[in-house]
Amino acid sequence: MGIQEIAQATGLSKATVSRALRGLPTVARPTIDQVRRVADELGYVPSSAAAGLATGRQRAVGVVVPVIDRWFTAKALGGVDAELQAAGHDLVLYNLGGPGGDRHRAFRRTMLRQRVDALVLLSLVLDETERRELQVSELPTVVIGGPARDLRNIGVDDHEVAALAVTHLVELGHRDVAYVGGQDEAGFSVAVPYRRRDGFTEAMARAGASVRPTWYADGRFSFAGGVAAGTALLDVAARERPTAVVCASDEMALGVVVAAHRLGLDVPRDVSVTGVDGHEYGEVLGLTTVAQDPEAQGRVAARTVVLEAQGASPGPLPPSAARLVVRRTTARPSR
Amino acid sequence: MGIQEIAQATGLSKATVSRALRGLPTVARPTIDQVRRVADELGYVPSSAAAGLATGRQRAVGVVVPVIDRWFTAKALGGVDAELQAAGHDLVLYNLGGPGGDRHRAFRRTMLRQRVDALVLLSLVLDETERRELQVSELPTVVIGGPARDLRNIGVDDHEVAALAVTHLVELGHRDVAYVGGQDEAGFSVAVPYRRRDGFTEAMARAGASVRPTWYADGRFSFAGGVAAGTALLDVAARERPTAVVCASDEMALGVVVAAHRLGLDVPRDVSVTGVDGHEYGEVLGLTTVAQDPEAQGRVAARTVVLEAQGASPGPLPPSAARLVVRRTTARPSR
DNA sequence: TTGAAAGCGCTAACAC
DNA sequence: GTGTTAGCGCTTTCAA
Repeated sequence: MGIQEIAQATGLSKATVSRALRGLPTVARPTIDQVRRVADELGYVPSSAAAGLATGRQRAVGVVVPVIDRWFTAKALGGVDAELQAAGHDLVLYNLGGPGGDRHRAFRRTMLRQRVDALVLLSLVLDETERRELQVSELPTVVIGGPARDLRNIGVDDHEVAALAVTHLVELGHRDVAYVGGQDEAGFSVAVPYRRRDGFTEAMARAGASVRPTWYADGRFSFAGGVAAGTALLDVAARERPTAVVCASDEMALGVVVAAHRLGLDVPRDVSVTGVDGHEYGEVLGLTTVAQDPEAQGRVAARTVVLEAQGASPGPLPPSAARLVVRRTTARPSR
Repeated sequence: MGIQEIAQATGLSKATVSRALRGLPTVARPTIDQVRRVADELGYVPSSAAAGLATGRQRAVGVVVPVIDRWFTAKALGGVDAELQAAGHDLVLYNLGGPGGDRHRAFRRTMLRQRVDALVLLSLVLDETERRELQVSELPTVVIGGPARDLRNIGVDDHEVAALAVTHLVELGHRDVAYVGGQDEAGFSVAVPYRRRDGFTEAMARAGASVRPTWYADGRFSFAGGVAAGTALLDVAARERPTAVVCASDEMALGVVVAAHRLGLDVPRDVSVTGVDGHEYGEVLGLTTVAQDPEAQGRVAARTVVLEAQGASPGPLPPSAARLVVRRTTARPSR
């Protein structure tokens, strides 16, 4: 059952068994082999609780997500998981969304119960209380996607992301460009949408093109929201219609494309559409987008916090790349 | 720092503090309040490792998923999480997919390290080794989606799911119906696709309609796969073309719809399409589908294993409902 | 290279 | 209602 039984079976001491199981170099090779064999025969299962109690390290990291069923969340989670697996750590998932959605609960220090050695936060916006709890916990923390004051952050440059799309469209000759962004209904960082919108506005200004106030639409970062926003933007007289729509996510962009089709408009002839992310659906449907790699971001975040939890102090995080992927939803404007 | 400090600060014993913190009824009300207040002031954080060691229960359940970025996975995970939150348990995520994807690793008893009190398995097919490890671990286990021998299972009746779609189409007058199913590339249960396909075949037979062997296509349970399968099925002379396509998932069905459009076919005039799931995209796009509720399945699974871990023996699991949702991708055949 | 012994922070009898 | 006393199963000095 425990290390004790193995000690008895082998005639060794608990201490040596413990060392052998962990493969410490101070143990004779044959001893290690013997211990491991016996452990296997006995069906030994180490107790993470006991090890955790003794060492103070749980070999687990917590991942806090605002919602679970979003493309970005799932991809980033995959990256974090891959890295944690490699490091031999477990992943404890804290989902703030969901019914009841008691956000604060997740951050109360009693909730963490010292179950994890570090934290990865997914594109969350933290309030004062949450920030304080994190501070107190003293857990190594990295935020993915969306800058958070006082916390290490990894993600694409959201200003640049929007600017890349605008530059592409302007080069094609577009001047009348609309924007679909908006707040995610469920707790995504406020920062991301705002920064992308600002990046859009500034890039447009740089190009000497003005944006009508009515050409900023709210797509709620969802497909359905994109359809609604697209319809609002495009269901107007041709001369009132933008020739291109920049969307802050692929899902919204796909919604805008659908809206265009429903209105009998051709994409990209009547209207160009761009997204952000690199969603698989967009690839199949030929959506021009500014692609990012949330999985890579997740991996970097996980690696960083694990190292930190082990006492290392990893240097500054590398910026995440975003690159324009031109496909079939953008073209020169027809007027 | 620990319970000890609180004991000192209050002049109580460790035992009483422990009881007060847990709100046991044997403690005087004022004592409870005092202890909690002091704990708060001291910034006390309970140690799950210590509690786990002492009680043998970790207040955590493991969720094993084959892949993380699938609609079903994310939804079910959300349901499991909601229930675990309510029960005050943590969720430890084990992802079998991902790079390296060392499936076995996840099941080796050493991996579980006694970190969880129970397991929820998401639509996995287990091999002999894995099954044995589970048996040995003696952890309460429930499998969601896809029957697994010797394990409690929750999910829709996959036979019925396909039959519902067929019945609907046959009632509309369809006789020439194709099927898009296939294996998920990444470890989904083999059982689900097979059972749905069999349900389809049997329902067709019951209706007195035969299915051409070439009308079974592999959509790999993905959107891109659906496009490919749809193209293969529909890019033929009109008389060789099925008048309807039953798909084993909404994502594949959406792919088939896209394929049809690309071939200049109108849905549902030229071809009817049905899916399975209840994906949000399908709702927006008017996809007729057999909807299921993975979130509810997740909740039931979580509740069941938690109860079992607490010593209760919950009765048999209620079957999960699947219901036909008729929208705009199905109609009478035009020939 | 191995052993003995002292905890890690909490819970659970068992007394009082 | 509260206190005392053993552990839970491991790791880690310190010796040998």
